Amino acid sequence: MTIQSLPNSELAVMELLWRKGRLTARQILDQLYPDVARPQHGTVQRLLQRLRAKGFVTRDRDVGVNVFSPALSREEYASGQLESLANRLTQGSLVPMITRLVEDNKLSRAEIEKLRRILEE
Amino acid sequence: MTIQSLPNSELAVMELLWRKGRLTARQILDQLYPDVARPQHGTVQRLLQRLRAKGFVTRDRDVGVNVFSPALSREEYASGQLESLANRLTQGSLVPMITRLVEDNKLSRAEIEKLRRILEE
DNA sequence: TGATTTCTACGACATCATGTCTTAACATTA
DNA sequence: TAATGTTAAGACATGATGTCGTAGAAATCA
Repeated sequence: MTIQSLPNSELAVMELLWRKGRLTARQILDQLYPDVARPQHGTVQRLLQRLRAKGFVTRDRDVGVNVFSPALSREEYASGQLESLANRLTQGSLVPMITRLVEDNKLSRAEIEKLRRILEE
Repeated sequence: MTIQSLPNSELAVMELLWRKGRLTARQILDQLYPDVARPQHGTVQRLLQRLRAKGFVTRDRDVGVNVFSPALSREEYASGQLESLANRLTQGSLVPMITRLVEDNKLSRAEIEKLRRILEE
């Protein structure tokens, strides 16, 4: 059961929720379409509904208004995507991808340092 | 200019090309749909055409028959995907994703060893 | 060389995902 | 209760995906 990949519009909502933690549909609407003439509630509701159906978002009826929260963290999502990438392309291993990035100098010295420290344990 | 993401059917063709190096449309057809009653040349041709349009595949008219080769390696594609993942989700850094994988024990001891060696340089 | 098979290119189309809008039923507030 | 805000769900345009079918060119063979 791999974590499924989200389309851009839904990811944009998750992005907000990850940043703020808990938001109402209205708050999401305001941040997502700040300068749209006639903002469409429907769109945001739909996105939230789809995210809820996919299990990425939970809601509480705190004050009567729904408050939405992410059901998984950015790191969970991101690492899940990385896993699925590795499974699809390199037999589950990160080695070929990271090797390549290092060879191509795509990783900064600082980044390499941090990674090394993580792998020390 | 990030490397774009391929749909499954096209990735299946790349998979074959990565494994074998150079193949004719017929060879791809045979491997991709070995047990289909009426094999559809058209489908494979279409996939190859789309892959060529996207710059993932080149061809030579060696013997008169087209021979197709991957225009980038599996590692190039995979690491490109990893980069774009990091850019979309974690500000271009691998640290959050890898940290998470380590914390969740998703990486084997051997895998960690190899990664560490890569990062030594 | 004419017939037959294979290859190539591309049009067509069904299906599904995505992104958005609309409307209608509810709830809340003034 | 009128007015406003919220929720849910239907609808649909657009584009991506996966597959067929066909027509012409090229190669093979009889």
